[in-house]
Amino acid sequence: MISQKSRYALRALIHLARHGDASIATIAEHENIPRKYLEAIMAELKLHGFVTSRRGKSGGYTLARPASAISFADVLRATDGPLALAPCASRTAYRRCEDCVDVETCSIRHALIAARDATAAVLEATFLSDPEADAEVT
Amino acid sequence: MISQKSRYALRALIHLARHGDASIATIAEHENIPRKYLEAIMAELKLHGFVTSRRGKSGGYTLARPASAISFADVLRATDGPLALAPCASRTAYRRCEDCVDVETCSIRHALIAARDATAAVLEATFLSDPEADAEVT
DNA sequence: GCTTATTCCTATAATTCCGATAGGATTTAT
DNA sequence: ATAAATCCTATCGGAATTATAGGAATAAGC
Repeated sequence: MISQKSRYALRALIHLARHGDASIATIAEHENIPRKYLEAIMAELKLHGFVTSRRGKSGGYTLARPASAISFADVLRATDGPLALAPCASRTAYRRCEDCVDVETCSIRHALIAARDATAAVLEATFLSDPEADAEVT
Repeated sequence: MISQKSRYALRALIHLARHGDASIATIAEHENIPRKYLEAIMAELKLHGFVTSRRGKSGGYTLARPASAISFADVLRATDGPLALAPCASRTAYRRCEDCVDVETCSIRHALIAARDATAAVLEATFLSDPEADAEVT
């Protein structure tokens, strides 16, 4: 499962993709996200370079890149960490599992890597611009 | 990410698949799993019908079904819940997301379902008997 | 300039989950 | 009897998750 935060983040970004610039208050209301929590999430998304902001009256948030250039995988990695089911199955952020005796002979890693590749193929091919499209998995 | 518990569970079950009956102490030692924690995990696996146990001296655990009939998906669902990335993307345990306005028009559900199907295809085709094999995804 | 609407910053809090440990009761083979 | 194992109940620290509170800083419009 991804976190509530990740679901909020995706929905907020898609809102921006569909409606253009918007304030936190607007997004929070339309997407049914707690306003104060959304503030924290948008700050994080800004740090990761997904959005830019303008302060003051009539300020708000804007996508920093075209919606067609931001994938679900990008967002989920930023908000929830690796897509993989175990640290040792991540290709973008490999880490040894704490208790692992020997990575090479680990009995479960192979399958977890296959699962991560399958998920990544879908999520890397799904973009904010058209999240309902069937991902073209190649 | 799956939980530590799930990784322990998979490794413990694969140990049984490979070496036949074994006690908690034996599995814990060979698989580098905390003994007391493994006790709790095996109890849970028994409740779910993956293993049977014998008490007393020379007791221990046995797979309740052939290793080739227990998939990674079976085990992970028992120890970690649905494979899906969101409650509303699960096919085996669908739940509405708490904050969801309308399931039908949810902007992220489509992709999450596609991701869940991709993962499930792999994990349902990977078995304790041969976890290193490439899953035959059909 | 004042007001208002906004982002930004820091701090805190409640709850839950995770990973584990402790101690002993019960069962069974030898 | 003894030893080796599962079973049972209880507890626990720490981390993560999901927020909320309160106000400072900024900018637009009148």
